[in-house]
Amino acid sequence: MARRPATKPRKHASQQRSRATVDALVEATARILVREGFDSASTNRIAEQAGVSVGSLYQYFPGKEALVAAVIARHKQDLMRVARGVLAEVEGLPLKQAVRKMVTAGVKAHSHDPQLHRVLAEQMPRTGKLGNVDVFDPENYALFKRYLESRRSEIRALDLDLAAFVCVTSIESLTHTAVLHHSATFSEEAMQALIDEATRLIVRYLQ
Amino acid sequence: MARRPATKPRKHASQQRSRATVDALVEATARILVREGFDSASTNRIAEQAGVSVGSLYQYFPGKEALVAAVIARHKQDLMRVARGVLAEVEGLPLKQAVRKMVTAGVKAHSHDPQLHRVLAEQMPRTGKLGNVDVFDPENYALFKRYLESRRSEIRALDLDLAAFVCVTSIESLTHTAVLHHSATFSEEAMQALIDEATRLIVRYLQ
DNA sequence: GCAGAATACGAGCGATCGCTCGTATTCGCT
DNA sequence: AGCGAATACGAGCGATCGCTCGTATTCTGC
Repeated sequence: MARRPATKPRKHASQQRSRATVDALVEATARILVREGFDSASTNRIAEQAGVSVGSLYQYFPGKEALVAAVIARHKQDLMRVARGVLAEVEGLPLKQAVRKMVTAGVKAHSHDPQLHRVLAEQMPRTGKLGNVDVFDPENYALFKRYLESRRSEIRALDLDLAAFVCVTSIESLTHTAVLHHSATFSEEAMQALIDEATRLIVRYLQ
Repeated sequence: MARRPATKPRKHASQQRSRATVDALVEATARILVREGFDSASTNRIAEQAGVSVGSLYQYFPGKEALVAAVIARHKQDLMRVARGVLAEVEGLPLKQAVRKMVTAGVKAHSHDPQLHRVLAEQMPRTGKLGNVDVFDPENYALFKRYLESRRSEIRALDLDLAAFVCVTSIESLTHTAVLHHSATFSEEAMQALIDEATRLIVRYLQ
């Protein structure tokens, strides 16, 4: 069990040059996932695309999984920023307006880098414990539940955890499916119609 | 462009012995997908598990993709059988009872071989044109739309295509997520509560 | 019973993958 | 300017993968 002398710095980067390397690697991974698919995303290919050597890649990432995990984390942060934003913006608003804004935000979130979103949602082998991508972040349920609590007077009596699950899952799947699987079938106005319907779905359910 | 003499029988099996081989291969693929994950499903591994040689495998399947596609097709047929069954059973029933049966069927469908369903839904790289698994079969929309048409007097005036999309997508995602991601959190009675909520969601939306 | 077609076999090929490690370069610091 | 640490490099190892092909076995029809 001899300590490694000075080896295995394989984690944090101190100089700014290495920060750039790390960023380039994550960005390259995302680009390749989008443009060439998961199967083509080999470590050699990623390093090449990033303009970096494989060796450098392995100085900062223990393996391919870690690269992909970094991309996922970055994308997830983007989505959660949107979610937190709309929930804050909606605070104090009556049910109908609030739900409409949330649904619209759902569409917007899925329209932001939809290609990457699609790859992450559809092509990711969730193998090896680390990979539970779930766009359904628990935080989403919590945020929505908090809003429901603040509007208890407007909704019928029900289990808020269950209600949050039903609403968040429905909104997410409707917007996800519409944007990613039927973007051809849904024109701009058709998308508005969908937003209307989704809003009605949720509001009438809660009342 | 010389015609192949007698080569490339790589398709149909005539003798019953070869039928057995094909079945064993598909079954083995499903088992390995479930028990060892997509990444471990190599052609050699599949052939071994099926008690068959790789050579035989390639006599009937052009490649790994085809094996997986066969598994998907089989599973899809199972699910569609359930869907057609419940839609027939529900014909003529009033809205509330019908929707409840459909939701219940959704739960049941996802509970049938849930491990395989999970692998197919989550681990499948939808690469190479052939792989669009989509549990959302267009037929599902059509079946549901047909029911709605037969019950037009009970529902408000709306675009039935859009309504079918909203309902089918919601029911599917709710049951899918509940069974596959929260089976721990949803006890038997909690699942009943979920069915109640989902039913209410859809019925109130349509009325 | 036998010929030929159908089926099954499995060693091993070429390609590719994830990853290592010895070496070269650049940075931070005095 | 000069030194050690940090960073970057990339040829290439070992493992594995999908798949082929020459051969062995089994079935079918006469």
